[in-house]
Amino acid sequence: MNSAPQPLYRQVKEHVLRQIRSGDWPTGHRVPSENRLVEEFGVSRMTVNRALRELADEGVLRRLQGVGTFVARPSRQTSLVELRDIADEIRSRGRVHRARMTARGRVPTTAVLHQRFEDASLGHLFHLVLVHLENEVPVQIEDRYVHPQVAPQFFDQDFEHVTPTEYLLSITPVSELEHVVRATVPNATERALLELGIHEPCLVVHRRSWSWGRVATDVTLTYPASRYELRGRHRTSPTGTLDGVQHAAS
Amino acid sequence: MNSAPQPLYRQVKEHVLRQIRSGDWPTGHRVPSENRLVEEFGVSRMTVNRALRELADEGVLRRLQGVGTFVARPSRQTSLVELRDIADEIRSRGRVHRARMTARGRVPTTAVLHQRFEDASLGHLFHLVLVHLENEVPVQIEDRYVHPQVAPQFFDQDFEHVTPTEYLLSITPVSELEHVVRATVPNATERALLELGIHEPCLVVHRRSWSWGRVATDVTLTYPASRYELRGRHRTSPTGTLDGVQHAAS
DNA sequence: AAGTGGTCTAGACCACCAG
DNA sequence: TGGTGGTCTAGACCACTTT
Repeated sequence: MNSAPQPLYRQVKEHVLRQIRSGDWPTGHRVPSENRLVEEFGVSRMTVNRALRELADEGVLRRLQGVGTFVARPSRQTSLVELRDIADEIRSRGRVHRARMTARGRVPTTAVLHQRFEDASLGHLFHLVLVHLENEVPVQIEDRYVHPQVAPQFFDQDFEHVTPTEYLLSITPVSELEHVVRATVPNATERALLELGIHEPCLVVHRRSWSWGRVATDVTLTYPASRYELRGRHRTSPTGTLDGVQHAAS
Repeated sequence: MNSAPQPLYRQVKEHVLRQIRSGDWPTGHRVPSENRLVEEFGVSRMTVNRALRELADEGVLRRLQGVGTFVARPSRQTSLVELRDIADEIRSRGRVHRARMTARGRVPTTAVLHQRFEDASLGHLFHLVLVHLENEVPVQIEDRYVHPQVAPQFFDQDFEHVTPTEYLLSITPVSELEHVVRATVPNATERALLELGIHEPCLVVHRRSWSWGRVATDVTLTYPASRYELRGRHRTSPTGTLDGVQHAAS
């Protein structure tokens, strides 16, 4: 099954992430020096260097020449596109939320999913398709994949009463979010599920959430353009651009 | 001035980006092999490997084991969270940015604009419409209103060379941002400016920026759905705050 | 002076793909 | 079979910070 062994630099990265996940290495904790890790793992310094450099590029670690390597602060900034539960949103507008399940099961992991979950050893994933209705009008298709180790009891839940978002937030913290937003022309299935007119475009949000250093869930949310828009408002720090610039430069 | 010489791997990266920018290496072009670049630059293969690997990680190149390295299709993503200059984005992908101005002038403030600028005493506003092109392909309509007191010399700028975003960021800090994202069917004007096919939807971002406690600028960005998507990625903070190490770091 | 990270070399072995 | 990228080694020199 698990044919390909992880490269050494990945093993070192995983080791560091495990220490951080477990809480043994809190924010600001000093990571062993490269030479120390070379001894521990019996690998060359270039290999350790690549592992630590990539983790620094990803924002997990902070490195200071002549000083050392430290566990980075989990960042400033709150979300623009927040992780809101659609059932909450609908209820807060005084409407009635209902969810209809149209697919549910374990699925084998395809090449694309391996890539999106950044984990080549994943055997299968939980998969789910829900249609969310506001006062019986469909407003969102939720097409979700979930890492089975993050939520082993995922399918014990009743997702017509507790949304996947609500459940997942209750069992695991989200450390990182990625959103990709597109406008699309829906296919026939989507048009039917959302009861759309012809030529009506959709807004598609593709979202990945990280927990404990790995991708926990990957969800595609499809909204009818005529019935939904996305809104975000947040304060910025005037000095906040420096990190990004440095990162972009490298 | 420029005391520190660039590391070799950076020089290799810059060389590749220059070829792409100049158009010598179009999308899909085969990049010389690592061994070939080793000869050209007189550096070790590890150095070339790091350059090409980082460019692949950044989405500029595509690498296939046993086959070769190729110039990737431009992803044309823009940030949801940050306020990035589109010219910067395009250049960082190794493409050529150009802007075409299609409207420019002072306009009287309508009721809607009074509302959006949250200022009933505003007499007039600066208004501007630009089309941004990536390698001569239109990718964004920028329809912008600017508060005259925030940028009195706004129209002294040459906006085909310095983008409004770049200019405004240079003269004033942004303290707050609001984004509204929609999917729309473009009207005839928009379809012409973006050279769109029939029934092709657009992604519309409506953004307001605050400076010095008031709305500084209100801009509507229209993207062809087929050529652009919006991306946002950020960390949330489940764990504690910073400590002495981080302080010493900054 | 000692330790840290940043970079670089000149080899090497491997998996993969094309002819 | 030859070329490609993916990884790894065992050194090395350097800039930098702390002691």
